Amino acid sequence: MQSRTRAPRATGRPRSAAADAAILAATREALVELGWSKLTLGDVATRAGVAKTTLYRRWAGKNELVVDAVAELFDELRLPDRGSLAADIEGVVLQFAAILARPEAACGLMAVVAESTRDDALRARIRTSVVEPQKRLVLQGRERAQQRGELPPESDPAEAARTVDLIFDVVAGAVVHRTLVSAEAADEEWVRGFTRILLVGLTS
Amino acid sequence: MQSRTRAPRATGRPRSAAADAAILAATREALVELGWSKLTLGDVATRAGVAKTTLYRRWAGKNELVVDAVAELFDELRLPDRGSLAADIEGVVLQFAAILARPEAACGLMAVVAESTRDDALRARIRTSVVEPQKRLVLQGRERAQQRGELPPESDPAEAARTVDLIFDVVAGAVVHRTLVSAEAADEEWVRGFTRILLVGLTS
Amino acid sequence: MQSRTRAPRATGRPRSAAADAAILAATREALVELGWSKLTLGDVATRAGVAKTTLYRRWAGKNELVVDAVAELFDELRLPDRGSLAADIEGVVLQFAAILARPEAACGLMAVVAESTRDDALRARIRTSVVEPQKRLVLQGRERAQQRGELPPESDPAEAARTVDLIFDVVAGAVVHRTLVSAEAADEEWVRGFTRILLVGLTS
Amino acid sequence: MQSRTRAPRATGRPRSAAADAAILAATREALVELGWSKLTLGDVATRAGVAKTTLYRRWAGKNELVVDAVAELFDELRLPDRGSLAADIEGVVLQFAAILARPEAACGLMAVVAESTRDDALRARIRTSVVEPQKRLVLQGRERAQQRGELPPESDPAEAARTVDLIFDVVAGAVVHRTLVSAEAADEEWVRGFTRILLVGLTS
DNA sequence: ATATAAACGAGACGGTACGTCCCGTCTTCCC
DNA sequence: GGGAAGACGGGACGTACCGTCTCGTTTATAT
Repeated sequence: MQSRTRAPRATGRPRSAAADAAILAATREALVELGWSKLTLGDVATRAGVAKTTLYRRWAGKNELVVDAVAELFDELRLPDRGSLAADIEGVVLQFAAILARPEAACGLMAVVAESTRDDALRARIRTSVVEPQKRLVLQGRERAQQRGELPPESDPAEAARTVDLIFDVVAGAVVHRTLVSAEAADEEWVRGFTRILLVGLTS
Repeated sequence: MQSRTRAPRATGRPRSAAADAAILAATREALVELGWSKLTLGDVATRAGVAKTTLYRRWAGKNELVVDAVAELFDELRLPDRGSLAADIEGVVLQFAAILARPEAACGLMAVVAESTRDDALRARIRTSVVEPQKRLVLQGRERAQQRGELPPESDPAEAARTVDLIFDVVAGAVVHRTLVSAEAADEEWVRGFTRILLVGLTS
Repeated sequence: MQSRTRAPRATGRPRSAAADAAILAATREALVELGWSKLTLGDVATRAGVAKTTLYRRWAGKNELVVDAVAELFDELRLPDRGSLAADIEGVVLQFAAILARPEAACGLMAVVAESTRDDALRARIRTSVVEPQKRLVLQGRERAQQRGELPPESDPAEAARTVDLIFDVVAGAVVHRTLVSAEAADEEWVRGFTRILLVGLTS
Repeated sequence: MQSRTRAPRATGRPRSAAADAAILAATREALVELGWSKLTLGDVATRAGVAKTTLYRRWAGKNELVVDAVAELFDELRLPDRGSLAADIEGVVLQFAAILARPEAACGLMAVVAESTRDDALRARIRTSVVEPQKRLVLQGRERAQQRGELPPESDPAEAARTVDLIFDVVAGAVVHRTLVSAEAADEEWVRGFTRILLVGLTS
């Protein structure tokens, strides 16, 4: 999740592993209490029981830190096996909605996406750390549906990849918009309606 | 678009109408050049040739100012009459994508949405100023499709309203996600694929 | 004493005159309590009941601030009329020693002199604000002694100027060294001995 | 010069003697280039090719380090034998002025003196390491003048000691003030004038 | 020769102050 | 009374060093 790969240095005091975890946890805590714009790195450092310099030694700024803090939240997504493609989709969409209902996820994610409109490196980091890893869910779902015979095996791999991306944009986009812009809960009823449209569109 | 209602005062120098326009234009210009996080109200005031006090007299802060500045961008959306529901949808989605491709729209909109996750008044303002007015497009599209006989007249008004909201979330969400998160253009090909799924799902 | 001359601006809020005085007083207070090296501008600002920015708007840094704060201390030096040149000198030297015995004068003055060894602009500022104004004491003393007939009128003006500088260096240097390096009080006895040597050397 | 006394340990790696010299030399080099206030111990350690911990193991801080670094500079002072007391004094004063003209001596010495106004231990260290050892010059000079018959043998030892201190304060103070405050070279002409006054005062 | 123990380099650590930037408010003068 | 100008109190920024610490490594002596 954390893309900072550092060759383990041969010499000098090694970095505290505990500090990383404490900082990310403190970041999420601060996001909940203060939101993005009132979150300060000094405050995060204090909450984590860490010096500001330690924080800056590991993350370049607020954006990078929050990406990592938020990314961990989405790692808990799992594709449930509920017996049918529709039910599986509903299950994972509900999980996604549940995560987005958490304030640290919502405000952290939207803030870094907003920032990324002017920062290509940040956008790449978001995709690498947050978005791309979750496409596994779409792939798993399709595979399982194919095994069940609900979907035919794909014939054109390129077309299949495009479809994965399309589905992902539609699902993620719709849930985010419903939750954060329309400010209505993506509850079971809504998810059912949404899934029906999506699935009909895909299987016809 | 601007919710600041001020009773026309009987006495004293009236507020310059030109200043409002200059400030909003300067805000969009600054958004393009600097992005949300580096945009400062002092800079906007300078660009607009206006004192900082004048700006604060009219807007409560950065959020409100940017909402107003961005809202104007979406007012130019029009539902084209291209002969079929599918073509109409494609047309308006392409328009929407074109607006979102402008940096001031993308970064301004996402930033205020991000802020609104912690500020209900701001979210309400966004919905009132930016989102709700555009639902007219969905309504117009459905009406026109019904006149053409492409869609049946709705039987249940409540269900119909829910569908409008669902469509809006799916369309707006998918385009935003495609453009800003996946960072790929919502071009004609993509819009065609997206519209097909949406329409099949809706009409089946 | 304060060399910051600023053309009175036609527009905008004028600078607070009270702030200047409060800052200089706070600086002296902090010098007494903390000394030069532990004196921080943030702390001075707090003591003065002033924002750090206000302080930085008026002084470029710690050095300049302390020069101004210390300079005021030496303005209270007066040449007493005690009836003879020797007594006059003793009187003013004792006054000088008394000021140097104050910790804010000693540590502030020495610190800026130390800094000035690497900063010509600062040295010039010290001379203009602190040192040169006090040469008036030597001039007054000589004039008065000439009126009394204790000293002959000077024949060579250039030589006379050189002598003023020499006397100043000897007096100021000796008192400073006695007080701060040897760390012994420049008391009446010491001043008497010192004045005797100086005066014999000058009048012979 | 270095007051750090450490009991010779029976075992373990002994401290590098070369490191001490390298550190003091690096300190003087850094004083020349950066001056006191911008000199950092980390930088000195780097210049000396030594770890910061090694430096801290031997000196308590910047003050102590610079005292030792500067003290070495004044050890090279020698009382020349130029045939007369006046000439001897002129010679040694010129030497002293030459050392003070070196930036590392001037800025290092003044800085620690400034610090010592708030730190009695530091002042004691300065006197022990830098000042007192040089009083030998005054003693030697008097002794030699007495042998030449230029000065009478002292009658009152206490009075004689007081005179040594007075002379030392006057000489050191005047040269320092001339060089660092008045910022004029203590050249041969000035030294001649100064010595004349001093000597007349002393011998009359 | 080998174990012991201190010195060493490297660099991360908690911490403090820096000087800057911007905030949102205020005070002044001008129209 | 509106508006331009700009000073004000305040808060966070990201950086630079501080002096301490924790590593792994090196280097003398004591066994």
